[in-house]
Amino acid sequence: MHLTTKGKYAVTAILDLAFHQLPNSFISLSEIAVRQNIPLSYLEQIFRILRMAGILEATRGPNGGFRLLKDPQSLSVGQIIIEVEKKLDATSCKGSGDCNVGMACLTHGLWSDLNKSVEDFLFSRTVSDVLLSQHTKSVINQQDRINKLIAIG
Amino acid sequence: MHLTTKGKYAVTAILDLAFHQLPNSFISLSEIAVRQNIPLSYLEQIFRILRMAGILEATRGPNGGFRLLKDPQSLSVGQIIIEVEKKLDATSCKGSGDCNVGMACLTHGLWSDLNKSVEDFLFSRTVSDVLLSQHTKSVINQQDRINKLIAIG
DNA sequence: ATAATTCTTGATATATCTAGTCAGGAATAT
DNA sequence: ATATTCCTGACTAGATATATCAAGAATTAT
Repeated sequence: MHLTTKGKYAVTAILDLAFHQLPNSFISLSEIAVRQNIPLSYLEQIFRILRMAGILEATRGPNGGFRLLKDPQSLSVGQIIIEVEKKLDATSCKGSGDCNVGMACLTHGLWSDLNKSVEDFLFSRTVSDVLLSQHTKSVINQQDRINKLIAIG
Repeated sequence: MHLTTKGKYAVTAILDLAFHQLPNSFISLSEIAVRQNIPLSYLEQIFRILRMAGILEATRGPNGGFRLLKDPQSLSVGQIIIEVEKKLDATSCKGSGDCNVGMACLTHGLWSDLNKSVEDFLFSRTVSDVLLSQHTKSVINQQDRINKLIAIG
């Protein structure tokens, strides 16, 4: 199993994009990077991968940026993570089952089941699920309150 | 999330110990290391941790070795892994919840739920569960057949 | 046209961690 | 005594994560 900062950045940035994007508009990476406190250059690497995976599209120049190609209601967290993390597989034989004979790979079935459990989890949660979750709402509201206070001055 | 070779070695070695140990006997590390193809020195490090965690006890000298202190039916895979892997936690704030305000930690609830899901999985499976699983049985039988063939010559 | 903006690409750098090694010491049984 | 086995701490090579940097290409606003 492998779930690193890269995958978390990817999910966080996509959530940000889904939350802030308007129809026919693009959000610039620097905007997301500042808001989410993610290094810009690193985020460029990540979004490049997601663009090539067909999850995003981009346009260059002023008012350029990124836009989701997938519907937040059908895009799962798992789809995002699987693109940026090479291996989401806990088995040492990469799921092929050709482990050593003996007890060394008695655990194969165990890791295999664990993988399935994690994947079921991640693929069952869509971007809009996460955005609409109770915890998320409260954080957004909190942020909104802060923004309003700043706006009021 | 972090599940590495170290944790897999630990589980594999404990399974081996549980399978081979007899009442009032000790199994030497070198025996396990050879059987499971795990570097001996590395396994020493791992078993030291598990001994200090109260999962194992050891005696030195000839016929020395290790013995389980916990009942295989009550010792879960999760208990083993949590001892040898530092962090089994997918949240960046270590579960304390003091992440950045904003969407940066909107994913907190997500990783937190994922952790719970993985832990539920690992803590619900005991050493004897794994040993008695159908897949496990078939592998042991396969090994037994090979051993018999070798014995016959 | 020109300049500013934004993505694109490839190379490089740094820090951390994994996975393992090594050398020597301490306890125990024969 | 000697062989066996665990015990301990230090160390290391390689991989991986996490960026950073520099130069370029496309687009828009002026």
